[in-house]
Amino acid sequence: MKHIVIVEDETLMREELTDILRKADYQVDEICAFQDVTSQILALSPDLILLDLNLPEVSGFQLCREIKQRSTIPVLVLTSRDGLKDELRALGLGADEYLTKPCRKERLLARVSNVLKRYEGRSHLLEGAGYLLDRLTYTLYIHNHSTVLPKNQGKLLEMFLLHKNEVISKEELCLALWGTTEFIDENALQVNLTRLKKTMADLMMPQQIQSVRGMGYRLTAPQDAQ
Amino acid sequence: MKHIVIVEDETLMREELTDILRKADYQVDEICAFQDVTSQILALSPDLILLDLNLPEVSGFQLCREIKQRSTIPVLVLTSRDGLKDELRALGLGADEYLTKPCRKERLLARVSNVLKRYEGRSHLLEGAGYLLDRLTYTLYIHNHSTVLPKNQGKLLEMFLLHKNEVISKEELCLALWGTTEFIDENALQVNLTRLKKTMADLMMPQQIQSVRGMGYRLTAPQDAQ
DNA sequence: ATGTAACCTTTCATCGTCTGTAAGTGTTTT
DNA sequence: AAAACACTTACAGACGATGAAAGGTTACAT
Repeated sequence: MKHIVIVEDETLMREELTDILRKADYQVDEICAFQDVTSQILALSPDLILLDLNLPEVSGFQLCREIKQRSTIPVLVLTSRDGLKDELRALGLGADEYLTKPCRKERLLARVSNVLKRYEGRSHLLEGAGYLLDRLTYTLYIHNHSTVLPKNQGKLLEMFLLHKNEVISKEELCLALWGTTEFIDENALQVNLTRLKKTMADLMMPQQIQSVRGMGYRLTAPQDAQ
Repeated sequence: MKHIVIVEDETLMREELTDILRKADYQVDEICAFQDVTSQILALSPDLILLDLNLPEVSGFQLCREIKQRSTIPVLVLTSRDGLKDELRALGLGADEYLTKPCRKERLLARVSNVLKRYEGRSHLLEGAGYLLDRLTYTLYIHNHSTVLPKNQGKLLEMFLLHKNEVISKEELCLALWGTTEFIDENALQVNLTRLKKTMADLMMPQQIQSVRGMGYRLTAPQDAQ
């Protein structure tokens, strides 16, 4: 059963949407507190987000951008603003669909299921700066190309993408690679890191893995334009 | 430069669309003869298809279904029919986007680039019955899972997907596997076919590879519902 | 400047997976 | 029943990924 989160401040509208979607057999959660919405959403990790643009406290556009930067969850923007400018802006920020209220039930459901179908099978994809990583096979998609990373390099990159901008200790990385904290082989880790860096350089990916002396390693995400 | 094919019978409208898209730096081709449109399109293998629903001789819906069955090229339906029913039907048939005429230039361009972005990096994907195959890495996507096929099994499945429902001779398969017609090793081919079948069975893919005695092999595509 | 600890790189042997060979078993057709 | 074709399984060689080892480089304190 697919899981949808609704971000909408008008209670009436929100309840109607929830009702429609529940009847269509979706699991629905509502966001009612509008601080730190993105974190709330990520914690729920739904299959789709229904986003209103007119929110108190936060800009819907800003929210859309944040969500897209921190996840690959599809966003369907549903708003009463029917200006072309808003539509273009939302799409430019990475929104997957733009519908104007009022909106027929059938159209909404069709678009929702359309967006969900698009993302089918992409749930194992992690997003990096201009590339995607399949967590199951460690297939890396970049530009118009794809390669399969060796298991260890894949696991390392996976760890980095799951903790963008955080420092990850060697212990954690070893745990991810070999499933144990005992007998940690710092050298083997080092070799695998070197290999990952070389692979990324060969693929012309922006070199982003930094060592933080005495602490561990960090993947720094460059702010993308747009 | 992205390549777009326009399927539209009204000359004036067609030329206007072509003009808009060319100015936006797309390579554009027009379909003017409405027999065997799908084959014409496949021969051009564009990055996107702009499809009008009101065509002489052929039903736009039928066309949309055909294209989607025989390729993974995205389809943007652009039509003067503004009924909800048509929209739902088109989306149900796999259309990626539905816009009604008249349509502002900016909206059209935004949606076109939106659809193209969605498909970015998917150009190497071949579609099978309920699964996708990445031609570069031989990563197989099925249900909510993915695996990397060994090279030979990947090449074989690739050949079958490129020639659905056709009988492929052993010579052709050997050529695809080893790049030569000399010293054809029918046994090695046989072993690799067995392995592919076993892999597909393990993944619960519908078993579809049939041998045609004395001729070769064939992948039979089951008609999907919908 | 110098020493030390932390970090990085390269080379090489080992291991596991993919592959073709070979031998043997089924199945269809005449 | 025999021949031709199709399929399966076991095994050994080849190849790529991995970790051990040794040596080089960088950062920091004194």
